[in-house]
Amino acid sequence: MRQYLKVMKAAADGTRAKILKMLELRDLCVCEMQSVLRISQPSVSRHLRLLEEADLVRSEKDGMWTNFRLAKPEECNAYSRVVLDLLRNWLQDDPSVGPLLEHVKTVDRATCAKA
Amino acid sequence: MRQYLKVMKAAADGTRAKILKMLELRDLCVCEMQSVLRISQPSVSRHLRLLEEADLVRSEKDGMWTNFRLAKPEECNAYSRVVLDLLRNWLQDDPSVGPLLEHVKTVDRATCAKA
DNA sequence: ACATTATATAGCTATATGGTTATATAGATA
DNA sequence: TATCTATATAACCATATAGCTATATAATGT
Repeated sequence: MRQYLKVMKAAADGTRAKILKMLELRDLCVCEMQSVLRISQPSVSRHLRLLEEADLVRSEKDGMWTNFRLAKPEECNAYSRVVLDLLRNWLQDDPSVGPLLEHVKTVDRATCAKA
Repeated sequence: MRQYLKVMKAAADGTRAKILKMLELRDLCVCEMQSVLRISQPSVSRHLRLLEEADLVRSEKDGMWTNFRLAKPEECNAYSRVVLDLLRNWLQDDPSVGPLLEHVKTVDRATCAKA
């Protein structure tokens, strides 16, 4: 039950759902997500921590940046694996998600500070 | 997104997950669920309202009682249908759920007030 | 060494949530 | 009619959550 709740609560938030949909397109660092989501950097970081604790995403340090990606199936738990699969079909055309995904295509970590 | 969040938030709670698992066994009235869950009757009622608003359960008045059951596929939305399907396989052997399901088999609306 | 950039953490605040008790409503029954 | 039972709603309280700003940490670049 503990793991079930962790995954479901992690997925049951608009901002975190958007993050997961963005990561379906490609791996992203925190500052790129912040630039797309338009919320504070610490807020993005905390959402990512919750997603990682639910085995929905994984991170890797890359010099100055921390890259986040969707968890691979072997890194998932029973619940997170299913939720990630479902999300691939869900919210794709949602008005609050679609434009963000367009933005993801153009965002670039090199220009985060300036933008 | 609104409907997605409604369903996910409804499912992302331990008490409501237990209610859904109980309803997989059979339809139940509020006082039966209260008797199994050991929380106040208004608390059960509010959980049921949230589940109903998420199209996860449906209710029917039956004289003095209100019977709740899992929503039929045609009463579901795209998200609730999937979540109900998943739950059938999830949490079945969970230590916080199993004993409740045993209790459901013996509980009886006729004896709720006395118990 | 020093400044800049990216990220994480700590601490604050407003709102949401889940429990409670008290009460209203409605059906069943003496 | 009066009373009991089941359910819903209102009001309250404690905790959780999601945002923020300020600050700490760590890697880069001058």
